[in-house]
Amino acid sequence: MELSKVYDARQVEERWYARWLESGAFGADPAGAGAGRPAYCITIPPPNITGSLHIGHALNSTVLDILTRWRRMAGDLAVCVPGTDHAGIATQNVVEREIARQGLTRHDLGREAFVERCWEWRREYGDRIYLQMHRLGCSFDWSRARFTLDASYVDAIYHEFLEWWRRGLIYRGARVVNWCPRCRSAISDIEVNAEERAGKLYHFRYPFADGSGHVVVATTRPETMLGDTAVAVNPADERYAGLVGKVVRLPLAERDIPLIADEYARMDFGTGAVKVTPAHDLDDFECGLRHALPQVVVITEDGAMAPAAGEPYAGMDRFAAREAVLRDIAARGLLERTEDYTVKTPLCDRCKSVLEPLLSEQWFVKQAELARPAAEAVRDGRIRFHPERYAATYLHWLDNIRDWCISRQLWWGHRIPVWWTDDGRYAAGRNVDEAATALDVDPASLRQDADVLDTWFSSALWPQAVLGWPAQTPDLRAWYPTNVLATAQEILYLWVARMVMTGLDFVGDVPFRDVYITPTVLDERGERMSKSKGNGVDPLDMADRYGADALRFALMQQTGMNQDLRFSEERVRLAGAFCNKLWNASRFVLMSLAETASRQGDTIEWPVDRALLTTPDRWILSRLTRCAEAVRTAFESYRFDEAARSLYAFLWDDFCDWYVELAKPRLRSDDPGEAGLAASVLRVTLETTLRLMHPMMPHITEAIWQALQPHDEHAAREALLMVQPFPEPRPGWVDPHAEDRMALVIDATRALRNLRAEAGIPPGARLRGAAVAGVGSAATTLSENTDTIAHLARLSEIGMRDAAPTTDGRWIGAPIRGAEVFVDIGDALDIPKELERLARERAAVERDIERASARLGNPQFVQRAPADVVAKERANIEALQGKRAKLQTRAALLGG
RNA sequence: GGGCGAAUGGCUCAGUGGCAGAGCGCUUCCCUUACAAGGAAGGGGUCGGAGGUUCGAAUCCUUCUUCGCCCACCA
Repeated sequence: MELSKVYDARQVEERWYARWLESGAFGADPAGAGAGRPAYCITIPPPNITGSLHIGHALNSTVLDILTRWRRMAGDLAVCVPGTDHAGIATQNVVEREIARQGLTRHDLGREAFVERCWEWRREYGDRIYLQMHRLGCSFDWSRARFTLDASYVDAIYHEFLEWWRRGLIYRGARVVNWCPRCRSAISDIEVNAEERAGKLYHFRYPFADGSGHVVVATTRPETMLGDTAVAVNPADERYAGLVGKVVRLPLAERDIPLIADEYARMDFGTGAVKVTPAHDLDDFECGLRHALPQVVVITEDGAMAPAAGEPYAGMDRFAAREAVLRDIAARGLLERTEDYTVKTPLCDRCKSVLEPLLSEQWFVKQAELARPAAEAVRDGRIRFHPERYAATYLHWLDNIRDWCISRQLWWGHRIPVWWTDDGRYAAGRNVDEAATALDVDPASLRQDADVLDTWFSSALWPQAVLGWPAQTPDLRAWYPTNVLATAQEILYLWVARMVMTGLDFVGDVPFRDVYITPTVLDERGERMSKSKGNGVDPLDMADRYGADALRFALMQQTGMNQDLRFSEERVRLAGAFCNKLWNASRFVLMSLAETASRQGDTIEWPVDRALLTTPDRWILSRLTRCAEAVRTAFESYRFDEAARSLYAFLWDDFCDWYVELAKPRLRSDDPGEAGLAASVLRVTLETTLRLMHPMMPHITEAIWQALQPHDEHAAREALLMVQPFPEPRPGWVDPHAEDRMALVIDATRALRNLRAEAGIPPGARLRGAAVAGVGSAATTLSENTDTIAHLARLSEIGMRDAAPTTDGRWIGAPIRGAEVFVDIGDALDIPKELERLARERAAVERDIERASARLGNPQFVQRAPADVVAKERANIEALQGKRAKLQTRAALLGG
């Protein structure tokens, strides 16, 4: 079958993806495990149902697909399980935005109707990201796709909640939590992004109640002063030695509050006195507990001032109240001073609103007991991070972990399975009846907790839950622990650490053995991509313009152990050129196979007798073997950039630039055996290369592979490249001798091309005497390859000489290692110019000789450097001296 | 305030102790029947600064500068 002249990525990609899907080759049967086939499993980081594929997904999916395709070809029972996440806040936000266009809020709809709207969203858009992954060529097992609100998944979450509940790990507590007034929900500590903003630090005078003066406190959030219930100073602070215990008259609120001593107050900041607002600051909250201070809530859940703020502030927006408080304090002459100050402003990770620390009742999970084993698994190497440095980050977090706030005041998500009585008692259960039994009340009298669970509470179970846990399914038995988790560093804590906790705690083993942290994709200027900046790159657009394989390859060229990666469209274009190169090289091979077959009726079958192979044959097979080794090593160590580099260099430089060119005259040879042999080596090299490249560039390699097969186009599953064996190590193909010989041929060719270019000789010009000369093994190698060199150097013919010409000056020449090349350019020789060139070259050689002899002249070097390094240097200087001698002889001959 | 990255030719990046590499861009030549998304030949870097270790440093150590990321309860 023939390949079209122009490589049409889109058509090829659509066609072969459809064929793969049809073949069922993405799936795997767990029954195959244990029968000598190692199991290999990856679960994808489930994208939000709100999202469409962005460039980060494209990179991640490509990595997962490469690993899966590689292990599948290597013979593992490999499967990559996809899925999506309900993404509580994110989804609720988009649905709220959608209904807002009809002028509705979620409260207008009511909880049930609103949740139904979310489900509608999920049904409509929830799987669209799968189709986008299809476009990239992902060989995920779509039949196993899971969603975090699937009935069976909900089962897993109840199991998790109730088990932790039973063990007393889940508790309810009043805490100051980070509250998003826009989302109207608590969020966990790690969903907070602090941003430094220019702000002010205000110094207020708080008068003593007895009129004996005042104390000065500083604040960046003046409106919170309405909730102050104390002023604290450090007990060691001599400035306040006699003042502790005095009563302060809180301005505006006109409440009396105590001046207390607490080590939390820092002596080196401001005046050393700090206002304490237990309901609106985490530290103040803890300080308040120590001193049994009242907690006055002055800001509500929607960011307005609460009734306790008093008139005229109650009901004002928090930022308006800030201005009002400032004005009123200043009016009373209590504003001592205002200074510019960089304020660390906590922002909501989801909606970027300024968060408000707020006192509220939430559900928490105790972390200490769960964190310890999760840290241990990394310390003892059961889980390995790639790059390794992330292990330290992970451990640092786990070693300093705080309890996890798991309740969210949202409607979309897993509702917390706790039921309340009217008088404030509660119990957890799989359903209301279980809770009623536990509380010994009538189920009809119970109300379910209004909150839902943090999204990460469900994704924490991902690897085991998608494999069927808590049921002991064949999938779970075959594929747990999974092999690799590949994800972005931003969810290292949010997700990765939590999965390790639940895996160890519930399944009794780590959820994955390797964690590969992918680089963050930045835009061309090195800035983070974001919707608001509008600098995002649409991977589907890239795939449509340059091909999915080109996008994959371009991304992988930059995906190593880096922290981030600058996306470059130019690279994608160039990867497209690489695809084109592969396509055309393959067309050449196909054409050659067809021609040799027609001439001799049959192509020489592989394997052929190694003794028949020429130096270039052995060379290309040797290079191919080294490339295969490099690719395998690269995949094993998540160095996709190295794999890409090796493949690129092998295909383009070794195969196309040298081997194919070397093969051309042989294919035209009068000896059909010679032509058949060359065609056969071309074929086996290309086939092996295709198998090596397939995980990275699946579509184009499959298309070419199929074209190489002598069958009709309705390929059976077994005939697909995607299930062919990945190239095995073949130490027998490595041939250093052939590589040496080819290196000499290449050197000679390059030197001749260079001479030709410098002398301005047109290609193919009939020259009376292009020649090579050499001694010893070089002479043998060169003499066996004069035709080859002539062809490569585009010279009509090349002679072999014993030595440099000594009588006729109309030659130009260049020394190469152990040999010399010449071109007779007759009268065209410009002697002064040639002498100049020789002098230039000689100067360069002299410089090298000088450097080398300086080294060898250093007794320390000779004494202490390893013997092979010294020997190499000696050989080097000898070669250089030989080169110098030849240059001198040439110059002398020309009268220089 | 801590921790971690990055700094290599005009650009984007490889390179973990032994003579500085690739791709793109640039210069010159070539549409040679696989490929002009191509081929050939070139030019181009005192490897961010300063110290140190070593026979030898882009590479190891110290320190500084610039940029980025993560973490942290300092009004």
